[in-house]
Amino acid sequence: MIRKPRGTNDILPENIKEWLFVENEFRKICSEYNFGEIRTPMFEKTSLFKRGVGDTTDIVKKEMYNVLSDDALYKYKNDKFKSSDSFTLKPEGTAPIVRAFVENKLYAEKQPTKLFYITPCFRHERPQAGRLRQFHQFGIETFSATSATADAEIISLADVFFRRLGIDNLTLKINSVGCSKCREVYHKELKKFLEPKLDDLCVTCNERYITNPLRILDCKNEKCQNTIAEAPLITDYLCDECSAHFEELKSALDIVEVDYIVDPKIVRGLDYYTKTAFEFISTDLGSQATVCGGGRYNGLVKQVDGPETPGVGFGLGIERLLMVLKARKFKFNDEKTLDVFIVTFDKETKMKGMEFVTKLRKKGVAADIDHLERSFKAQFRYSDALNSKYTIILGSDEIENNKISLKNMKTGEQIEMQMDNIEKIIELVRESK
RNA sequence: GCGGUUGUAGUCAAGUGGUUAAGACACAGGAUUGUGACUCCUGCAUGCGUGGGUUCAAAUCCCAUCAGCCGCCCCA
Repeated sequence: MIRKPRGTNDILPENIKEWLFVENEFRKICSEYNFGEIRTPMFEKTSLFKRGVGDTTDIVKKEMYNVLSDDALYKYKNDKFKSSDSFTLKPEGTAPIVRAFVENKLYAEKQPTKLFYITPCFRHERPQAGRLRQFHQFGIETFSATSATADAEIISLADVFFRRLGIDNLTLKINSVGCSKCREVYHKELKKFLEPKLDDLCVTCNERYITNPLRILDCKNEKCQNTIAEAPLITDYLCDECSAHFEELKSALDIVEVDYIVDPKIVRGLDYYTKTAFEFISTDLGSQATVCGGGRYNGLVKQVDGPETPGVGFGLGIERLLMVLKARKFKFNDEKTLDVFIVTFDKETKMKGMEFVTKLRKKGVAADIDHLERSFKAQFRYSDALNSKYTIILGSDEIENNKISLKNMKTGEQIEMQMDNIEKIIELVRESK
């Protein structure tokens, strides 16, 4: 048997309603917050992510699905291969949106540009519950707004979205990771603090000391946590501008009535974040606890060859969202979908049934008929199993009299009526909705 | 990428070296000729994730491999 690739999922008809539901809710709220939908390709030039997400990040270093383009293969033969000639299945949503913003010169339109997207993402990781190789994200991005009210707006959107779905047990953690200026100062201070304590830190933290000292702050190792308890915090080293922005954000969140806790230790794994960083954490999810994460990225547009333009956004994991909803026993609408099922007896009545079912469908009635040569009784049982509102019996008696028998499956009431009285059926179906 | 753990039908499972692989749910058919739900009856794994090996004998032991789950790493 050929199996699906590891870490991917089929979404079957019985689950699709959950997806459609959250997608619709997300589209709705984005429209209310005045964000417009954007769709970008499933793959991009590899160089976009190397430059946008950051060459040193885990995502770029070891989790991307790269594929050589035809052009690259040709050039490779001619010994002219460049990394920009390979493609990568998008590992995250923001860099492609930024690319589209720049390439389509959206910065020249009225500002700010407020975009949202729904997209699959691909990362080559070891799968776990809540962590897949193909997963799906909702995301939004606001470009050209420097004000912290823009940060508060997207956080509010996520907050209201969750609450509408009845999720009120998430923790919102916010932090400011500063700009390149204050980060540089902070890095030095942090390294100075950690240097004499390296022996007390775990192996990975010692590696992180060299590659990305910020990450040591959210190590889960207890010994490391004790060691760094007194470590300097980024929030104490923010420059005036970043500090003012962070204060503005907190006031704005208070105004829009979003609860948060400041956690100076949250760090984001993508290089492009500046100033605001935040995540919504769930306790229903095990170790993959972040349902939604995002922040500000004031240098990214420039980094991707656009004009210097600030941005803020978030990514929201759809699979994780659905896991939370299931953990909270969320009731998805399970309305009857079939209005009418038609029961027939033999070749002749079946053909008449086909004619009739098509007439109903043309009028917008959800109708179906047996294709498995089932017995009369089995057809009835099937109609019941489908949860159909009405069952129509079409036998030789009915055909002879140009009539049908129509049974209401809920009340058991059965009536006879003229076969061409489709309008009456439509009326009955509408009534029972 | 690292460590741990699990893998018997569509689903949940019993079986831990011996002959025909329990049971439940689901599914399909039937209970006197054209009426569903309840009830009753019948059917449904030459097969135990896959491939090797040990043995007279393997779902059971060993090795490899694949997949799921948990933790780490990382992140949505």
